[in-house]
Amino acid sequence: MAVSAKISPISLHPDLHNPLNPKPHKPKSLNLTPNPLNPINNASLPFKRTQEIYALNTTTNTIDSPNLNSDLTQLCLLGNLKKALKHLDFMVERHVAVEENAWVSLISLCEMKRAAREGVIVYARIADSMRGGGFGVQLGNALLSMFVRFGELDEAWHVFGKMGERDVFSWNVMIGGYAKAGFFDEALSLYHRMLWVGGGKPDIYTFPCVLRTCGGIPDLGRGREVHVHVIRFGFESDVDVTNALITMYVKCGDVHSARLVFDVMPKRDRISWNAMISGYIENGRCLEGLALFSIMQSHVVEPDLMTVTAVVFCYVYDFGNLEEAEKLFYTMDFKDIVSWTTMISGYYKNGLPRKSIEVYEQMQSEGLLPDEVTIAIVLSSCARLGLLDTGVKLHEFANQTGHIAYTIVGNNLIDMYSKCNIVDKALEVFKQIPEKNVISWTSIILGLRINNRSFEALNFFRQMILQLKPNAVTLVVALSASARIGALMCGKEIHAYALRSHLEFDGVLSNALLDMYVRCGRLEYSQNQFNLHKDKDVTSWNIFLTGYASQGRGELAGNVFKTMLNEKMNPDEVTFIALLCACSRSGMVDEGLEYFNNMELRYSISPNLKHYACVVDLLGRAGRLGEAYELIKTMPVQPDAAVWGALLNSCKIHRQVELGEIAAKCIFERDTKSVGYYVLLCNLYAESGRWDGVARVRRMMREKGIIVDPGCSWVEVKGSVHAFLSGDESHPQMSEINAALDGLQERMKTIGFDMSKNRFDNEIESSKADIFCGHSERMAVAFGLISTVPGMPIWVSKNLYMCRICHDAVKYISKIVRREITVRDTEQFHHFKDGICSCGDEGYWGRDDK
DNA sequence: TTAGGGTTAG
Repeated sequence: MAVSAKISPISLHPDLHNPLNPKPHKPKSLNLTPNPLNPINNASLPFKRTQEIYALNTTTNTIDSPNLNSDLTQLCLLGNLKKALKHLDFMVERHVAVEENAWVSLISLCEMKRAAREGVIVYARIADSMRGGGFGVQLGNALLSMFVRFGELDEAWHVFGKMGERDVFSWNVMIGGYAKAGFFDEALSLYHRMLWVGGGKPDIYTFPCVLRTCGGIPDLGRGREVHVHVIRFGFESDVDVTNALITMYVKCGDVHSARLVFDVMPKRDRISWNAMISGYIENGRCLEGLALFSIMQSHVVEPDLMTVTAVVFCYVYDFGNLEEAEKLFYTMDFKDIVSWTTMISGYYKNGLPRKSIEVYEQMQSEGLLPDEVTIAIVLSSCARLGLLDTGVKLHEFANQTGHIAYTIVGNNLIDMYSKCNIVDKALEVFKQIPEKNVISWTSIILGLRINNRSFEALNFFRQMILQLKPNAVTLVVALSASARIGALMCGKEIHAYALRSHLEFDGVLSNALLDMYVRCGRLEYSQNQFNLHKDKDVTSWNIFLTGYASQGRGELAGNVFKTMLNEKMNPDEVTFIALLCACSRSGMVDEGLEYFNNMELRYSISPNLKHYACVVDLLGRAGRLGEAYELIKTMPVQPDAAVWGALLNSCKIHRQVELGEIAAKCIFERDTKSVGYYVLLCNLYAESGRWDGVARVRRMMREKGIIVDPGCSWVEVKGSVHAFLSGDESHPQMSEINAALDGLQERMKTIGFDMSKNRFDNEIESSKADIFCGHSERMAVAFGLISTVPGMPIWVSKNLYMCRICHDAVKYISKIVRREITVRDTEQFHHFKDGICSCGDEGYWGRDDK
């Protein structure tokens, strides 16, 4: 038979939707309805029979089975669940058999009152009384309907399996239940089973349920098949069925077919218009949606909330026309939570988070409470603005109302706390999310990463992949954490993972990979990734250029820039920052100035503060401090702290205390919070032997509560990252590390270098000078040396600037152990080989004329 | 029992 070929074997297995089966497309919604069991006042009951029932049964103990059953039904009809349950207890205690129709009334009442707990209790009673027998159609259907409404698909499935007989209602409820919970494939299987095995004939209620599954997957092919069924069973003129058909086509992206159905409908209701209009809008065909909207109005069909919300959405998202959206929004007489949220989210998405918070406050002042979606979006606005107060208030509200249980709320709390730099609070929220999804994990990994806790971020990433599949966004975030601490092996593993799992490589992921290789200092890998990068954008070129800049390879950067122009890629502001930076690190002053002068002339990019800071750096490093200072004084925009900071750094290199003090004064007029400038000034004084100055800056920092992060270095050995925090000796191999350092120190002394005292007359002074270094890289280098075979290069990253003593020490170590050692500090890469560093010492440290 | 809007991370 032709049809039999189409039937796939479907077993009615109770684990139809267990976790081994495909995940639901949509999470079960939480039942946040308050306990509906409010005691109903007796006085409000329309007749006295209730009291009589109790009077009769409790005092006389008469067993009157038919009457007791009809009393139970009566109580249910009255809607008095509490009394009905009490009455049920009474019957059960006396072993009075409860009739099926009484059970049906009781179950229907539980469903109506949304009394899930009570429903389960009654079901247990029913199961007891059935003693393993099957349910009749009436009772079975009532149970199915109740369990489906409460989202208890397991229980519904169990009941469905125990029904001796089923009618079309039973099938409809099950199909609808699975579809609503997002188990689309299961719902479709049930529909087919109903047709071919269950012998059921679909009715007008069946098709909306089934079509919802095709739209939900979405699966246009199967949707079309169901359309054929609609015609074959003769329901093509039913307005509800046809509306469902329109929705199905719209969700499957086939707006054309939706319109064909819409056009031939014999009768249209408001839902038909809404489905079609929002169908256009959902599919990005806003003009057609708006056109139909005006036709709708000419047909004297009053648009309702749904229509207007869709049109507002269209203005906000597709045209970015917030004014028009606003106009329409404020003409709505009645606004519900969804329409408010559309507007709030519209402002957020269009880069106006402050406005979105204002609208949210307006909504509150009109007495509406936010739901989980509103909370989530307002939290995103708080995150973007760093509005901790509002965020915390929302957190408290979510705790009180139970909305905290929604994953989306937890996820946005993580993001909000992270972006307000309270990452410990974010961790707390993360732990409490009952169902963590990819976004929960990605958000916490990102939170740790942006709060300089990349090492922990990577640990979270490792934990995550044991239980959940990361997506491209997760990988981008994890790669950025790897890049941050120079964890090349880890980054490569992520790269391999991305290839293995056939993840879609978008431009952002490819750029993140490139950035990781660049920041890990491996130019050969970077080059390779750059060549393989399919859709390079200006960011890709900029990352690549920055790589050469951080390696002090100005000429190579210049070549890349030429290639970029040859390939018709337009440079942007960042391109010139990278170029200027590369020139200044390589002492290419003239080339740098030429780029700077040509920026506006040839590429119509006007220099911003960052470009000026680069040029000050370019001149200053080269010792042309006077010119640098002159440029600051004559530049057309007001210099900011970073521009003066570049001058201060140059003053430190060339030990120009006076000019440095001028720069510092200007910096602290503009920025008193950034740690870096204090460190620079302190180092300037220390390098110049001005210990009074060092003490003064230290005092300033103490008074302002400025704390320098403890020094931390990372080294990767056999694929694992080891972190060394300065002053922390908790590493399990610490004694071996110290022994190695002692050994090296001895050998260095024989060639005239003392790691602890170099350059300074006494130890106290030397410790003042390098107080902001932490020397953590020494531990990391020593650990690298003892954990790898001789000859292997060592790669270390650190979070602070390397001090001169460490720099000298590593130079000597590279000579003694004959290894290439690379240290990446906050500024650049230092490749040490045979006692020489690639940074050329002078540009970085100034001449050692002491 | 049936349709329908707003959803977070790079």
